[in-house]
Amino acid sequence: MSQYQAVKGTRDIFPEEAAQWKHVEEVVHTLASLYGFSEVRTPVFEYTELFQRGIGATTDIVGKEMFTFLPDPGGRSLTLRPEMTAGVMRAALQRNLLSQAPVHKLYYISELFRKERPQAGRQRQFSQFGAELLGVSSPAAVAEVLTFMMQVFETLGLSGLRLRINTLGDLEDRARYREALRSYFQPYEGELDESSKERLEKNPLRILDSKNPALRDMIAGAPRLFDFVKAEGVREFEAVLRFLADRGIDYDVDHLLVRGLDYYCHTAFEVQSTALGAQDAIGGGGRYDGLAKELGGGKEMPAVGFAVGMERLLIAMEKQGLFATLNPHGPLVYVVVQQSELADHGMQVAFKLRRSGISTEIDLAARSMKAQMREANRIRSGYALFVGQSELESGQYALKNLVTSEQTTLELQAIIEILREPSIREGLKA
RNA sequence: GUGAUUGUAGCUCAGUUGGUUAGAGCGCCAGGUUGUGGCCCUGGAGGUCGGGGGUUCGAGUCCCCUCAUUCACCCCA
Repeated sequence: MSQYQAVKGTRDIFPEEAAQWKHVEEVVHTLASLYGFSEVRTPVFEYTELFQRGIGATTDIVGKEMFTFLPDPGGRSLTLRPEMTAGVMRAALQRNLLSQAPVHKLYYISELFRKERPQAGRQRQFSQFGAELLGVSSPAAVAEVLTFMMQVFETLGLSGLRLRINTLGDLEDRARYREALRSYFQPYEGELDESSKERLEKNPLRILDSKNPALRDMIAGAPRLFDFVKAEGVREFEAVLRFLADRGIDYDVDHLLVRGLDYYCHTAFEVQSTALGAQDAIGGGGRYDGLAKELGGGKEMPAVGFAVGMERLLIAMEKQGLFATLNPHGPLVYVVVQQSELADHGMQVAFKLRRSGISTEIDLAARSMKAQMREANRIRSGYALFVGQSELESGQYALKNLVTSEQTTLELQAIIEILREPSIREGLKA
């Protein structure tokens, strides 16, 4: 084993797996343009304060999971982005996007960093694709974003998904609810577990998230956030649900769903996959109308977004056998050179084929013909083209179909004509 | 951060109560005559048994430390 290994919580992706990533990324790009979302790319690191203000200083992400560093002594603290929304919002505010047009629909596929203990579906460097719709957060906008996300899953063929959705009300609703929750749990304080006790102080809403079965009954009896949401908020939430129903998107309203990031308000949602282990949240999102103001944007900017964990998506797809048909084919032609003196001529032939748009491979290690043929077979080349003394003299090359074993002898130009036929690949499926 | 788990060739794994030059399958490489693969046959390369320390006449096998993996808690995508 080598002296160096990949850093804890990071991993290498080799060609076979890279093909799976590419497949998923292509679907995301295609559907994004179908839905009118444009790609944004923002820097991998930002000033630390951006995340402290945006995500919330008391959240776990900011509190203990960020990779933070000082670029130089006395400089401003920087942090590797642990999520995308804050950075995208910062970019939008900096560019004053909304003065160019009232609505912006952005999407991304990006790497994020969180200093957590690695686990299945949880790494320290991971990727998300997601969308941010800026300028409106109406029920229609929420539905737009959700529909895009769900169609990606559908197009990829993913099953066993559950969409949970809830409304968190506005800041005021939640403030009142927080107090109600506190006074509900206060008498039980002795029965709460350590982390829940801490949450009682900092963020009582998160007690509702607890997986601790001992607390289940206590949580079930707690007041519901939904009952604190003002009539207008309820009406909007119902409108969102109607949009989903109209599109045939199944959902479960879950009044216990609260999200861990401070900026969410009103509609919040999460998608779970039954194909995953403990880390079963494959995507999530919601409205974050207050984020712009929090970041010093002056006024509120209505916004909705979601993020989907790429690694988790890939794991779920793999478990469901959705990559089985993903068979990358080899080159169309493998140029087999008889002897090393002909290597230059072989390269010349390969070059011509490639210039003609024909994917071509050739041995670069001066190996025996047998080895070259094995190689051609191993990488599933469609044809072998022989370059030998007789070819050099006659200008007629032997072309062998490696599937049917048929072999013909033709001039190079004729071979190029044949191989350029788009249907040539189909004939190899035998 | 807490708990448990695993760590032997490129990959998947065997290695009995500690005992001679550490094994298999797959993969890789080379041959099986003279310019041709896939099957088959033969041969070969490749491991300081995660790292460090200790116990012992002797450790891949026991003990300690360390690093990493995996799973769960936690958190989230």
